[in-house]
Amino acid sequence: MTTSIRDIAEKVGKSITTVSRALHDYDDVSPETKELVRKAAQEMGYVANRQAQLLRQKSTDTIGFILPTFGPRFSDPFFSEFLAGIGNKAADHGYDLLVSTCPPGEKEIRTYQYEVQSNRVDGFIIVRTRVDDARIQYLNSIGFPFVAFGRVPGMDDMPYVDENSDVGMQMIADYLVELGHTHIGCIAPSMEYTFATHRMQGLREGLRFHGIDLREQDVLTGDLTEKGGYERAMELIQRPYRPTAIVALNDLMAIGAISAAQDAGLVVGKDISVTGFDNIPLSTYTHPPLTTVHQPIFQIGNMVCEMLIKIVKGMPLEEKQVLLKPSLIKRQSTGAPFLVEK
Amino acid sequence: MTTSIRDIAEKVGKSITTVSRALHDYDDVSPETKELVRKAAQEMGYVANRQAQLLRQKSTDTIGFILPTFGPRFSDPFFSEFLAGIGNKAADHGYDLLVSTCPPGEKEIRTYQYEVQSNRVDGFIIVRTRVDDARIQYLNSIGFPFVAFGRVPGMDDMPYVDENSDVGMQMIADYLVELGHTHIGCIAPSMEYTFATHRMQGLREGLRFHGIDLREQDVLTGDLTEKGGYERAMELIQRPYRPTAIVALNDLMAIGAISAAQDAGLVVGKDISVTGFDNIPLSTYTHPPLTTVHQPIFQIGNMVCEMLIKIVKGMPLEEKQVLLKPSLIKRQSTGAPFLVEK
DNA sequence: CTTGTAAACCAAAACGTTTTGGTTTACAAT
DNA sequence: ATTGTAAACCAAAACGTTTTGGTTTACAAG
Repeated sequence: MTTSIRDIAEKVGKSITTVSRALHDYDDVSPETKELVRKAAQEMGYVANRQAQLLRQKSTDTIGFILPTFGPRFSDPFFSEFLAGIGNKAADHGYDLLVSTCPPGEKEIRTYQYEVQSNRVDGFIIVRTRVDDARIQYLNSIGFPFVAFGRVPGMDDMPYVDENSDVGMQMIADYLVELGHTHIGCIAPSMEYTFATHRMQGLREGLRFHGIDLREQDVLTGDLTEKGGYERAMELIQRPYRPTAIVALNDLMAIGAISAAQDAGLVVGKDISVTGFDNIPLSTYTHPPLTTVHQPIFQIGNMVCEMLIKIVKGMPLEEKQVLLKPSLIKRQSTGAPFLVEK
Repeated sequence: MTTSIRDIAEKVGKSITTVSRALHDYDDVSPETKELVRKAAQEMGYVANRQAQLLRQKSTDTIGFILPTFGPRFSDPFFSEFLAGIGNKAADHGYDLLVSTCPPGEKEIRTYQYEVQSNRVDGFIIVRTRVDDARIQYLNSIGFPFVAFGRVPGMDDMPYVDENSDVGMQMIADYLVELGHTHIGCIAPSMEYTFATHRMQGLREGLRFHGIDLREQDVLTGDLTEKGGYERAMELIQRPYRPTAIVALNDLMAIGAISAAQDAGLVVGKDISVTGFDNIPLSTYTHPPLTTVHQPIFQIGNMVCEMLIKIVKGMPLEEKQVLLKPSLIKRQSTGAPFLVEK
């Protein structure tokens, strides 16, 4: 049996109230009693029963994170790194992290509702925001605390952290144009993800600034995995006039694209350039190493979690919206185009 | 305000007891009343308060998973895929998943103790078991439910799922010898991990069967990351008599090794062979694709979680120990050794 | 000797459930 | 008219805390 506050009370010969107040360092308990209670608690290995505590004071000291993931085989380093970022910070503040998985779609809102109504969490962390994001609309409508990784158009005063990926993609565009590329193919995820719209817009504007128009037919839709990147890249490569550079909107798809190019007998960084986005640890170890835009996912997890905890504690937030500056990481997957196409 | 069981009771004009029993489908409530209560609950958006429920019935319907991870930048796909495996299965059974992070070492046991004593979880999932695993010793000593991914020497009747990686590595050994390799370098993690001991033993025995002894100096210790793999591989490669094959004990290190070999100007799969272990999704998309041993991490997550839930529910377990058969995945990172060394 | 005040303590209520150990009602069997 | 039985219901206790609204004691001030 675990020891309860009542056991301590009995042992030290004080009331339950006094023990509780002693443990919480109230000042209507004498220093001697406090000491006595603390020692007894220590000795008896007392740890407060979480359920009872939480039932009484209406908070849960738990933050919720619902992974928007489908099916098995999700191994996007994006998620694990972000999760570690949240988890560490939560632990620092004595908060628990309740993780569920639920694919985007119908059931999603019900999952959120359920966790809210059964009083399981104090707030949510939302990731991979979408245009018209039902999760955010729901949480907003009931006034439930949350912080998002990613912006949402039209929801400009919700709390979020995001990287200014518009600018990030402009840097990619600048760099590719500087290298001499004019015919660029692009592999993007579904445009329902807001990060995709920003990155595409950045790319488009960046290219247009140099007088280059990205044609619709040169933009293909992938599913953010290596597999998706491979398949779409292969399509681009096998066209009669293939692009000299492939811009993937995340690193995983870029890795697939590199693989596709190599299977097609091309030398990446010479015959064709490939860029990614995220700068996952792996991107240093691809062959050739990947040119990409850095995004500090772990730290973003930290920040998002920290903000959420402040919100649920009712503490003031210095900045409700944070937009990080991206930086371009130039590696060897990009080079001047090989202008042998007739 | 959220609606409580009391609100329903008032509305339908029955007692709290009856409402509770109606919702739980007890048979001392008339069908009409049940229907009435259910409809009212539905209408009023009633969801049971978890804390109250759990305080009363002593279980938590939550399983604990403490990621044994150090520092930031952990993005081992191993963890995210395993986590997804656990998470999905837990959700299927209406269980929550409580995730924490804590680096291996001193503090670890305290983290477990804390979660146990504060009544936060019904059982734990343990991953990356170690020789003399303090976590397992602790949980065993207090009789707290857990299931491990990985065996522990001397704890033969604890519940676990593992892949028979001894055999997996023998297959690697067989294959490399068959290709003609005799001088093999190896990058292994610390031998405190039980999976490392099994894999090494498998490799050693596999080679010895063919009359080849793995020399101590050819076994280097890496930290399971791409970086570790890169550095150790570089060491092996720069030796006067470099091995013709590098056996890494996981895919991530193998990817680092491939990168190192390429930076040293070698053609992987020709000048040098590299093998991994795990068959992470990425291993298809390395260049060249990686020869490795398949390990169904997602499914193992599923199984481990299912077993744990059965245990905490007191249901019988068909198999308390599960040892999966590995399978060798031959890809292009391995080939016959280039016998130009004088 | 009263009154006031501060220090130390505590009984009981409250949180929202589930469960225990009943009671009430209706009706059939004796 | 009593007894038995089954169906439907429910009051109160219990889970382990925190908090409310006190009380008791000691001692100083008037």
